[in-house]
Amino acid sequence: MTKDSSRPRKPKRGQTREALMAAALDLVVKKAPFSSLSLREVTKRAGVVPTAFYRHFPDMSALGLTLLDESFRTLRQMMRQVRQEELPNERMLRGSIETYFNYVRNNRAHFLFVAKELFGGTPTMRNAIRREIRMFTNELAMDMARFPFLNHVNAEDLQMMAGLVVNNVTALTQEMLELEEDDDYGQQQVLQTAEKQLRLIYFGVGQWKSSNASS
Amino acid sequence: MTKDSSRPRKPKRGQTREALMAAALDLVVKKAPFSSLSLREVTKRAGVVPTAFYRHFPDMSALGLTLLDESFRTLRQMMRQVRQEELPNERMLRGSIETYFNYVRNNRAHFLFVAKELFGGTPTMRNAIRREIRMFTNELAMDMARFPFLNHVNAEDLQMMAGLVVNNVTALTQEMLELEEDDDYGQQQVLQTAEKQLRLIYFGVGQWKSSNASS
DNA sequence: TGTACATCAGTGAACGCGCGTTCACTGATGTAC
DNA sequence: TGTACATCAGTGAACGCGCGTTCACTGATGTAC
Repeated sequence: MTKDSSRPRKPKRGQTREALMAAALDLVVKKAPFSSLSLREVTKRAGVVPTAFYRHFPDMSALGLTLLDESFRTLRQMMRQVRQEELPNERMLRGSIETYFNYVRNNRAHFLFVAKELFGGTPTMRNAIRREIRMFTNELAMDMARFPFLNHVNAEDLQMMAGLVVNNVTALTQEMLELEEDDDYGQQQVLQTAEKQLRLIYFGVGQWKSSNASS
Repeated sequence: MTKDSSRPRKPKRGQTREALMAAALDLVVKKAPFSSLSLREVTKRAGVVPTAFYRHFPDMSALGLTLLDESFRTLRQMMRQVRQEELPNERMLRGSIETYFNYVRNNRAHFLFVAKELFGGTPTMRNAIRREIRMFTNELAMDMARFPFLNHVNAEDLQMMAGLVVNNVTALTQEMLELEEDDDYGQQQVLQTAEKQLRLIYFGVGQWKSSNASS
């Protein structure tokens, strides 16, 4: 008892780093873009003196890049998992969309962080985010190349189609993030719109003829 | 001569207001989102003492809203003009796209300002921007309703289709803004992608069947 | 046209504040014997 | 297991700086007669 009750008193042992990251994310959700947060307000929210910050990060931008990495690491995992399931077809569209938007819901803070930095952040941050998005687009194009009914579409056009999907999903994600967390009706609306828009794209893809087939 | 040469010496006569707006826009292009600019750096760039600012705006957010208004006023004008021309069809797609992206090119600063505030700005700013975008979507949906071949599509689905177009054009605009101003090759690439993506959407629209037609 | 006065736009000093960063410190945790 | 020492994470005072905003000012422009 004596030991057990005295131990958790100051168990900081490396927890401050996580507290700083959580504090920053928290402030991004309820206040402002990461790039406009101050080191002092992050440490204050983390319950630590400003100078303690330097024990964990050289400066705020290092914290930002760490958060970015964290945000995309789990997203990539989810994507990889989804891709390993069966080949998508129109029927499983709804399922994929639901999976994705549920993930957005459950990782709201990270997505808000990324969305706000996509334009407002430092060039380093913006480039890192765009690189990730481009990677998703490439992977989607590669997946599409495996569909028999897209055999006649050349690589450039596959890229274009994947871009269309990613652009639209990105926009819808941002729309989703603008809604209140408990606005279930609004979220359902976005979801239904997403399904219809992707189905429409699917129809368009079916009609597409590349001018110079290369694959 | 004496009069003419002495007059322009200090012709400030209401020009400071414009200088402040230009300075802010300038800083947004080459530095940071508007929301992170300071009053002092804007006045410095405008060549005026910080206190002079208050002769023209109560605070920075008033300047921001004025810039926002200015940005959309001319954009709305252009849109209205484009809409008054003949009914679009697939052939004139390329023309519309070129007109639009030329406009983006010629108003780079305003678009950058808007793009950076779309997520990073204050709630007031964000809502104002989203309202404008929603308005464009509505107008596009109304235009589409006039196409004979879309008679069987209900109002909700027209909205969905217009949303798809606007989402994608928005994303491409942002992509365009990320490019260097003199990167002609990159800009051509975006333009070509845009044309293909919109054509693909056009194909999809042609295939679409609303489940419950209402118009 | 000329003079007297009011209005307006820009000035410059001053304020208190939160900022990032430095430094020497303290006390708790981990390691060697 | 107990003691001595090194390492590490958090502290608190202090710094110089740019910030937004106030105030009384000045001198140029516009207006009335």
